[in-house]
Amino acid sequence: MQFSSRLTIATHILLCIETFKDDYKVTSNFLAGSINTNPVIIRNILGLLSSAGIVKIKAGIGGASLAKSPDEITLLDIFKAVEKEESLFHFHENPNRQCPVGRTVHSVMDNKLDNIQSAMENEMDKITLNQLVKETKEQI
Amino acid sequence: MQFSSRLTIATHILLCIETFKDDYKVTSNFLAGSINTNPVIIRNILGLLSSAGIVKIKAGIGGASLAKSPDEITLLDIFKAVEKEESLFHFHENPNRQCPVGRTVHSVMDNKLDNIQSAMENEMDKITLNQLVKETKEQI
DNA sequence: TGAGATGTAACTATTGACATTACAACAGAT
DNA sequence: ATCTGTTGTAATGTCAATAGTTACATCTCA
Repeated sequence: MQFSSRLTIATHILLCIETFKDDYKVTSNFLAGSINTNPVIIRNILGLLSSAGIVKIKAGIGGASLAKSPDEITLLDIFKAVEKEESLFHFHENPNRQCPVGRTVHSVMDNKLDNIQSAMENEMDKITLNQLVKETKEQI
Repeated sequence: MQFSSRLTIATHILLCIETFKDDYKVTSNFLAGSINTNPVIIRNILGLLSSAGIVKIKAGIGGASLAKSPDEITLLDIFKAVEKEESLFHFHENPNRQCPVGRTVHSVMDNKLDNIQSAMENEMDKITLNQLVKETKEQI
């Protein structure tokens, strides 16, 4: 199992928006060229980022821009915008309640699984778009 | 995106093995009854756990037992046994190297993604089968 | 040798990811 | 007012993974 590439594509999109905002109109076609995929894929992900209040999109004229300051956007924000599953883990549906283990396995495991997911999300929350933009500019 | 239910099924299997080792022969049919799925699913997951050196399976006569002490088995061990993807994140394959962002996005993001995965794995590594067995016995 | 178990192959159904084509709706320029 | 470029979205196709099921060869012990 792997996460979809939506997280890395969305981050790539936001890096492009910040990097090229003064020089180009950042359209889905422009982004598709940098990411090397289909413009419809970009438009769908841009739509998710827009619903999450991360970007603004100009209908008709075209072009995307950030809806917040890049130091207010974390990888966790982006992740939640593009991955809609609330829980990282898929518990098998119907353990047998006649069995002592089947009856208790959920209550024994659930808080552990929550902690694991929280550890991942806390780490994502530490990383801001601002950092990523800064490192990108240093490398260019 | 969610992980498959193999992690929770595998953990359920190990809890059953430890809980019932003195009273029952723990076969794939027995386990399938507690987990409420098909015995072949169980046999496949038991095979993964066996390859990882976590359980021993008696061919012919039947029945599974732990290959290590339950305090030497962590959720991370179980996770790695049943989820074979090395990387949690799927990076979009071919960013455009003509574009400054496309050229740098990998080197900017890769270590962050590694840290996130490590945070998740470290949390998994804290949880031993022993703990889970203990809590299960308390709840029964 | 028979009974019960495991290991696997084969097949199906369902779902999600990703890609692509097509087109209606929109905004600004001429 | 029309044209151009863009967004939003529906429809379709391909591919891979998950989960379930049947079937059967193989193994071990009684």
